[in-house]
Amino acid sequence: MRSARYSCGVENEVGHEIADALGILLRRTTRTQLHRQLTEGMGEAVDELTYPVLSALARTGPRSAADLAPDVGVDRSGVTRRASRLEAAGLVRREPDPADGRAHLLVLTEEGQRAVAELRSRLAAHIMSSLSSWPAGEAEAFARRLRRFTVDGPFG
Amino acid sequence: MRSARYSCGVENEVGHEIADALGILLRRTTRTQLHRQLTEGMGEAVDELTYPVLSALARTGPRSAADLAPDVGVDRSGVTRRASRLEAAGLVRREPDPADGRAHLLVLTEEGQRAVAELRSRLAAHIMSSLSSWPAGEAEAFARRLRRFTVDGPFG
DNA sequence: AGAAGTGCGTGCGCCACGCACGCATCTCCG
DNA sequence: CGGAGATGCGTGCGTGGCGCACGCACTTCT
Repeated sequence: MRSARYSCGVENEVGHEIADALGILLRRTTRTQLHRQLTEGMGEAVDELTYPVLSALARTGPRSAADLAPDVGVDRSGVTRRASRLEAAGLVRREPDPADGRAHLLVLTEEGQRAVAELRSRLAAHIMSSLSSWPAGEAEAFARRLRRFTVDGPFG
Repeated sequence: MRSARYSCGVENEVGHEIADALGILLRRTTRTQLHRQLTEGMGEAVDELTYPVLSALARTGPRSAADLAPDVGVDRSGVTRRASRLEAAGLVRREPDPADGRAHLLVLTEEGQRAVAELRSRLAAHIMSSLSSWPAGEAEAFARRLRRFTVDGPFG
């Protein structure tokens, strides 16, 4: 419309499209009240800040705070603080690392595992319900591509 | 066991996969230093906070701060402050709304348009280079699905 | 053993946020 | 036509999370 937005070849256009879509998704998901809606009745400790900690712990098993800091995307201190809130709520437990007396490992409690499983299910259901209009098999293909993108993509 | 619609089966697994992938992407993109790298030499005003304002303005044309606040994902005051930084840097200009004397419209300056175009190109190139190993046509298909997801998905 | 290195949690200053207020302007109705 | 309520904007204030850097505990190397 205004200028020739895609002045060069097709590859660049694809990149632009992906970049724009990611930008939109990031903005929509970061600050929306969807988090509040999905975490309804799961205790005050579970929110958009603490969930990445729970999720990473569930995915990779017990790890130290510093170890999963780059995964969560904040400083070690940030992980410590978030984990402290989760610990106070009984969702996470601190254990001394048997292999290294200095290290503390963060482990999900029984209740923490339940919480993250429940939240994942809610989110999955929410996503699938909004994709109900897609033809059969499209969602699977998209999921596969998306997961692949998290590995191959610019953020892997 | 819990609620209903996709209690088990393949659909739920797909939803989980999408949910996890989104979570990973969000975390990786929000706080990484990729932003710094991509905004190299574009002035201090362009960062991960102000870019959504620039991007939204480029997508939809001149709008008021309050109007694009939900799009950016923060309060009106937040948009005002971010826009002020961009205005001080000469990337955004405030114009009185001809239709409403109370309203001020945010418009991209010449330099602002250049900045957002440049940044989009850099990001697109970065994405495509990391996807160079994908078979031909896969990236296009993924881009189409992803864009569709921004509309149909749970955040549309 | 003593010294250096590593891992953790915490105090401090900073920055962005949301809320609420004040001012300017528009709109509606008497 | 004029005044009252509604609407839109920007800004001060309190809150909260963040990164940095420090101190302490423990390990490892010489």
